[in-house]
Amino acid sequence: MSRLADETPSRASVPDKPGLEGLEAKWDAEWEASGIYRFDATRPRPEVFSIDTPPPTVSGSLHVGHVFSYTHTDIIARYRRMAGQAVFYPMGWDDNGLPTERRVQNYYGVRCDPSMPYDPDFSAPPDAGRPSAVAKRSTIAVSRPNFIELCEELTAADEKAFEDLFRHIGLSVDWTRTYATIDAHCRRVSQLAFLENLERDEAYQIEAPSLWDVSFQTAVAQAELDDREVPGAYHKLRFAGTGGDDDIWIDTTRPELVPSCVALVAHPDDGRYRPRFGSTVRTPVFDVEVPVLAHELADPDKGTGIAMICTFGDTADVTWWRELDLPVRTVIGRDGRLAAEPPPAVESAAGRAAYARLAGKTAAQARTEIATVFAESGDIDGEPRPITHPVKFFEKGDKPLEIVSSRQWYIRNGGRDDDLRQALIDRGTQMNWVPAYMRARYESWIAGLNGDWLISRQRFFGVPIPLWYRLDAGGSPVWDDPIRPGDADLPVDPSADCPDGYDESQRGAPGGFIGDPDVMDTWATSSLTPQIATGWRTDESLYAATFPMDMRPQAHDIIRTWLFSTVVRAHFDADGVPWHNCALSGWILDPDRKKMSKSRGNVQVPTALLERYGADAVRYWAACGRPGTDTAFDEQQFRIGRRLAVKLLNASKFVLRFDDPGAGDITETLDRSMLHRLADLTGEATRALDAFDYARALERTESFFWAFTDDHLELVKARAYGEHGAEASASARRALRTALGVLQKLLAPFMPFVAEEVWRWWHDGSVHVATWPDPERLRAAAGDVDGLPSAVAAAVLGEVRRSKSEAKRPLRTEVLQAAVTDTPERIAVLESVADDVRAAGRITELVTVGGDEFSVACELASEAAA
RNA sequence: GGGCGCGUAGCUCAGGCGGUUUAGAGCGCUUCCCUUACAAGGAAGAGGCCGGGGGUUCAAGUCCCUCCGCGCCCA
Repeated sequence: MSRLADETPSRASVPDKPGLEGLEAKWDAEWEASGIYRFDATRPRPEVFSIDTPPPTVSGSLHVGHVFSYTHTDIIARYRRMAGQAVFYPMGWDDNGLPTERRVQNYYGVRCDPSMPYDPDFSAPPDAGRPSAVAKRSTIAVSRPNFIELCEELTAADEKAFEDLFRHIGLSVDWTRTYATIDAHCRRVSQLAFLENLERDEAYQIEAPSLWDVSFQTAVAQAELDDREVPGAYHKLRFAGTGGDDDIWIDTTRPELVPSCVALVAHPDDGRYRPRFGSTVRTPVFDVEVPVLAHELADPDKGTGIAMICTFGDTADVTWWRELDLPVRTVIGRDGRLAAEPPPAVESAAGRAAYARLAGKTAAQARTEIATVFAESGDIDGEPRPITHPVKFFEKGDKPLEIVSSRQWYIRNGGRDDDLRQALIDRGTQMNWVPAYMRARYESWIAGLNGDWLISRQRFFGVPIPLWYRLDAGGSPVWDDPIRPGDADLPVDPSADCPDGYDESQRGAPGGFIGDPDVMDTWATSSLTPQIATGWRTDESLYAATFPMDMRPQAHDIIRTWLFSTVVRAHFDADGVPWHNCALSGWILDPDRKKMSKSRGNVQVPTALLERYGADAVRYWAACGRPGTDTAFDEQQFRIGRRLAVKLLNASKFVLRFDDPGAGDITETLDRSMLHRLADLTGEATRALDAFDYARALERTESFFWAFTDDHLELVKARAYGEHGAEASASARRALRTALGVLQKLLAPFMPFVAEEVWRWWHDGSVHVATWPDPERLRAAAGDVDGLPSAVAAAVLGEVRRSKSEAKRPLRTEVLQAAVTDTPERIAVLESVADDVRAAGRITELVTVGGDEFSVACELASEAAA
């Protein structure tokens, strides 16, 4: 397996009937045994190429989308390895967070009750995994630690399935370096990084309005928002003028929030309302006096041009509330229902009576009820007018988000600090983006941020916030002086572990402590994949050798989440970028150009495709998808890939069946010309791969390879068999072996299994650690011959074939005379390869005519003679 | 509404710093061929006002403007 082994072929043992079947299992086992993909940690930083592999969500199902983007990365990894770098290519599993929680709840029929103590004797229910049985009984409440054990049990099985798939498609991952985002190492890194953010004041806790999903009962971040068009209705409501002023009518889609109204707002330039700024009105029915204010965010074209500000109906309310310094009058609770009591500002008996009709109802129920209330009081003008409008949802949720005030943890991300915002935008310019235009998405996301990154989640299966709070004598938490664990104690679970100096009996007791009940957002851990993978704070030499990482491959839809949040963490921790290159991949679309996803029911399962076409063919299809470009699923491409793999088997068999002529000169013009063109190809493929443009490298290599087999092999076949003497034959065979070796290497990153198979017919070591071909060496072998002779010979041969094809005669038909018309320069070139052209075309007499336009006139032997 | 990307052969896409004559490839289609690597193959052919319009230029698929259509991201 020495790096020079590939230069000295030791044998050529070619099977009679080469095939693709079984290559995946055979070579995967061999690669595993020989360890060729293990990272060599002794190599210095400049010789290392480190990859921040996306940890797939293992609770999702496998589909071809996984094969697609991971293949792109593997092609780059294999190229870099052959180019001499030590490739650091770990794999991670993202098993942390909501998707796993939901899967575990359904699979085992359990629910997490964080107030329960850990039960060391707990074991999984016997009916786990049988949905019909689980559905018949009630769910079993389990403690958070027990729940997490179930999560780990189930994800271990899921991870096995993913590893099997990734091995099957030949990812050259170093499987000894695998992590899972919920494992102890990741929890430790995640908690340590958070504590360091806290020490540097990059993380903070505050009671503030935050986006809240009422189904999942958790806060969510701006990056997890989806706007959806949903039906609603404008209710035109009367706000009574005070001091003799006219009434003001407003349009609102959320009349149930009138009890939480704190002001009306119109655009400062709006002449209709300018005279009213500074005055007050009284809310309908609830009869609370609120000011009329001006703010530029108010849209004069929406409804009546003046809006009510409630605490809180949407994010605009939050902005107005903050910037106009307004009070809070909360009515919607964390369960999405209206609170039992109205806000204190609602004082009148009529107002309180009306509120009682809403208390405890969901927002939607209250909306219907209050329309009745206002109709009875005469404060609504006509019927509600149906509209459709964009409403914010949690991307995984199915009920509109509410905004509730709660105590949450945030990490600064520039959302409220222009210097930090600019610094993070600048980080984007310090990285190479593939394709380049993707950086615009990064920049526009940062530019549009309107708050810091909310990282606390009121969920269970996640990395806990590693803090405790003292309880004062009255049993109230002291929020602003949390107790943090020592670094050596990490990871901790504050719901189960005790802070230093306390014992478990003091949990929840006055003068004692409580653990922070929250976990961190999944992204708060996955934003640290570079640190997790490279040994940050655990293996400083590995960290020095691999960070900043060379490449972050990921899909373009998570630039705002994964990519951005990773930049934020590296900016704070390392004062730099996390990687040098961001390679964005597209999506898989179904044949109707819809995104492939489980919910659409249009996913293609990769196992059947791998079975039918083989891993190399599936990789071929993936490699045809250009960086950043969505690619339609096209089964036809698999067939083409398979055909290419078969062709490589057959061409290799053909070339290697000739005796090895041994070292020596390549003397014939056609051979040298072919090598010159091969040198050009190698240079172009190398440049493309250096620029992460695997698709171009494949396209050019594939195109050359087909021309090589269709034209060059035909042109030199007779000579290689010895029809023109021993020396000419040796030249042909040497050039063929040289070219074959180069082509096998160039195809190896794309089709690792078949390339390895054909390489091993004549080499001891693996093609995947062979030296990437050098264009200059090929050019040197070509000497002073350029690509023209090869091109001219192929062109004449093509014309001869056309003559036979148009005459509907077999290609083996003799050509009595072929008369080639061409420019004198090309005629001279043709003379230098005339023997090969005559042999390949079965031309008895080749005559040449000087002229301007290239043409070939063929006189075929009569049919009787054939 | 703003930003980004994309409209080239029936289909999937190259070409995109202006100048290879007549715009490419693969698939599909048609015709032919079992040729001592390959019939899981090979050879050839037909098929395009390069989304519409305007402009810059000696020259535009390529640059500029505009409109139309599609997709994504963000409001």
